[in-house]
This record gives sequence, structure tokens and C-alpha cells, in this order.
Amino acid sequence: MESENSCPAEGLLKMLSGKWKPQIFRIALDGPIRFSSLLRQIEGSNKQSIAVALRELEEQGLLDKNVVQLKPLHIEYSLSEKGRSLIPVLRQLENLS
Amino acid sequence: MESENSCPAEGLLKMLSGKWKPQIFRIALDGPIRFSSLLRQIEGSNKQSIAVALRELEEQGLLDKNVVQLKPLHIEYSLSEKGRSLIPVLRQLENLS
DNA sequence: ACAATAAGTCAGAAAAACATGACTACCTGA
DNA sequence: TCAGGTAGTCATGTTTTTCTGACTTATTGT
Repeated sequence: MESENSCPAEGLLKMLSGKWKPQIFRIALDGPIRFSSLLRQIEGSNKQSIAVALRELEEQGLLDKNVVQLKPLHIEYSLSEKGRSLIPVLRQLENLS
Repeated sequence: MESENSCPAEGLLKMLSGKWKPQIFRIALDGPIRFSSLLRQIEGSNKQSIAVALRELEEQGLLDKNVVQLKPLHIEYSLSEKGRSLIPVLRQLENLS
């Protein structure tokens, strides 16, 4: 046992904690994202960290992972319902402070 | 230079990042808080971390620090205006997921 | 005067997060 | 068949965060 989470927002804050998750989430707002293109567009990042971040974002249910059966046959991550539900919260965060 | 913050919510997420800040913030919602009582009520915490968290929360302008010139003469931290402005955002976070 | 409480600081150790480079496995175009 | 892209994993090393215990300064209760 690790939790007994007395703070309800804590888990949700953790969803986007970490060095790259906020940026990844942000890019995902504009449409489905892919491992290798994230790696290229997020400079300073690295395979391992992006892989872990994507895995965790998926585990937390913010992103949906799915294999695209097309030409190059690749994997796409896109905002889940839960992920989209975070958008207004983040918008609110932006307009304050 | 370290920033070039391309993600607008990122800085604000960082305000409450760290192992103890969410809990401290939460306790502060119920009224002014003090170093030593936090130490007692947040189990698993330690002096150093609480001290650092309080300092940072104050630097970020979420908490106001002030010396109370009363009987035991102590220091109190209470939610600042900016701190209070975060409340609705956190409430929104709670009701989703 | 003495012990306790309050609010810390500091150095060092331990743990967690992050980065690097090598490697896999599969598919595709030339 | 061979090079290159895509999507990773793995072991290892570095960096950042967090924890521990010793120490400090000022105030208070007895």
C-alpha cells in the first residue's frame, strides 16, 4: 500500500508531472501524435523518457494508443475522453496568475 | 537561460509539484499553517522538505508568511490572493477523472 | 537557570527521475 | 539485399529530489 491519498487533486497533478508530459500533452491537443515525431520536435528529449511518458499517459487514461493500419503502419496516440476533459482546467490555469 | 516556456500551464503545474506541496496547500485551505504542526500532521515528511516546500510556495506567491506577535510568538503561512485563485481550478480537477 | 518548543540550516546519504548508447524487431522502398 | 524509418527495450550512468541527523537561535514555561 502506497496511497491513502488524502489529497484528491494530487493524483491528477501527478498525471502531468514530469519533464516532458506537459509538452507531450500540449502537442496532443493539435491531433494524434507519434513516438518518433515527438522525439524530433521536442528538442532535448530522448527515446527513453518519451517512451515512459507515453506509457504513463496511456496508463493514466489520458491518451489512447492505437495502431494505424496504413502505408507506413505506425502507432498513434490521441487524447482520450478523459484527456479532453482536462482541457478546460488547463485553460483556466493559463488565464490566471 | 533555462526556460523558453512553450507550454503555458507548465509553470503553474510546477508550482504544486513535489512530494509535499499538494498536501501542504490542501491543509492551508483550512486556515493558516505552521511549520511544526505540518511536520506533525503530514506523516512521512521531514523538516528539510517541509521547509523547502514552504519557502518555494512563498516565493511563488501562493502563501504569505507572517510572524504572529502573540503568546508563543510564531510564524504563520496563509493562502495569498494568488493561492486562493487556484482553488476553483483544483476543485474542477477533483470533480473530473 | 534549565528544559522545551518553534523554526529553521547544513552536510551528506539514499532514492527517484532522467539521459545515453547499444541493441531488437518489423516493415518498406530502391 | 540493404539502407532507412518506426517503435521501442535494456543496462548503465548522471542529475535532481528527497531524507536523515546534527546543529543553531530565539523564546517561553517552571
